[in-house]
Amino acid sequence: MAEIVRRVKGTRDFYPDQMAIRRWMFDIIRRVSTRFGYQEYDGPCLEFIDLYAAKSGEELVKEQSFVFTSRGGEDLTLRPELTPTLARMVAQKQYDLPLPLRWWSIGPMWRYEKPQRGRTREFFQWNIDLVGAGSVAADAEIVAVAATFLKEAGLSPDQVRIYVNNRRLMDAAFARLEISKDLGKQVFRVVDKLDKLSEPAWRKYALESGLTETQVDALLELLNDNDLWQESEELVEFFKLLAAFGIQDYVQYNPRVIRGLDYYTGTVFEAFELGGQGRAIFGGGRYDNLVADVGGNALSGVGFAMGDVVIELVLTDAGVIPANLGEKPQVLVTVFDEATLPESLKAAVRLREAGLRTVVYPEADKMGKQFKFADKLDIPVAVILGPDEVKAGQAAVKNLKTREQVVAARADLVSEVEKFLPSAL
RNA sequence: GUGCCUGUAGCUCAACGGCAGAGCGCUGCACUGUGGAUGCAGAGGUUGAGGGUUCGAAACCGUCCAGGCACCCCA
Repeated sequence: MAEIVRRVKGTRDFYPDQMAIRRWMFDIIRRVSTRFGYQEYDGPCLEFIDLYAAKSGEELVKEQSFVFTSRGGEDLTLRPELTPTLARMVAQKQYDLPLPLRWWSIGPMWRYEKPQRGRTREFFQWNIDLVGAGSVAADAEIVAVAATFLKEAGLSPDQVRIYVNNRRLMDAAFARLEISKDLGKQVFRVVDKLDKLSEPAWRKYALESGLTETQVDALLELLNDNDLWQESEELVEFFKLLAAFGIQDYVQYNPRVIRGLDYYTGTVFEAFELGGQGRAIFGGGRYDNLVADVGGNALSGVGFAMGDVVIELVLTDAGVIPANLGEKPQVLVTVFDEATLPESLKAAVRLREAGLRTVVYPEADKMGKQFKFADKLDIPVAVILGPDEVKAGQAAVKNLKTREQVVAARADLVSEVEKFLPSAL
């Protein structure tokens, strides 16, 4: 086996079992997105590096992107995120598109990181955005989409929670603590660290970041104030509207959620596992200058992105991924010998015309071997067409789970097979 | 990018510096019109790669590759 060329680091093979899980997750994403009236879009996987230079964090482009020079000498990158592509697509047709836009997408992204559990170099990301609507209702709708996804995937409010905060509220609160504007971004980082460090370590980090002792004390008090949202008209309105969507159990105010990215301007939110690893599942928020950054007019939007890797781990740990996913064959038509092969093929045609997923054993072989094959593929029903059945114009239908077997007239073949099929399939 | 841990059969793992093994899985037979059980037999390895130490290395040492964990950063 040593000579098999290995997989590229950080990429994944999707064998049928894994592919079935991916398909299942993507179907939920599609269902939820389209149910809220969002339309699917996509852009190229290859982009000029310049597209990201405008907006994405320095780190994302310089350290975490797959960059290369094309044969024509162009500096290209495999897209590390979709938002800049979205911004360009909107800017290009800004006056043709009926606002607000409700767009969603799922596709591969690449980041040159060190792979470990929950993090690969090639991953899929669900992006969903409401562009051109600046209202609190728009914020609530996007969060409702996110919560509906969690619900549809089978996760309960006991297992996951979407934490919401507001950048403007926090800016105002920081101003009251007389934290200078220059320190703004750094303070966001300090807040972000709170749950990741021990309190002494966090305090040390906060002081090193330029805060005074009294500011650190006040900040800590602020970040434990779960009623802070009541000072924000926007958040009060937000939670009022959210209740109308009927998913408010999934959503909670949390002053510690702030998001690392610079471009968020209002509502920010992030979903976490409550038990287990406490993993971050997705994050998003409102941005105001998205389209302007790539040369269009200012347009406000709200959206979020979710990677497929972590959510799959969360769903697996929660035990909510159904067994027997995937469209496995339902019927095996056995092949008795060369002479009866055409009859087996004809029977298969009838079964397929009835919409049944039908496999014909590829050659005449011992019945035992053919049943064994069906067993391994978890095919529930076998059809036998030996010389006796062919002569009588019949077919034997065997339930491989119960070993029950009936002889059916050829015209009744499909209905007899369907009787043995589990309704769930 | 940094630190730590781990790489042995398809899978999960054994083997004191001294003959590379087990379970599961796989193939065949018992079983020429009926499977999962059982029994018997068989195939399958350059011990991740290439060096070094040693009479002797899967084991010890350093290098590379790959995976895991923690940082970093984030999805």
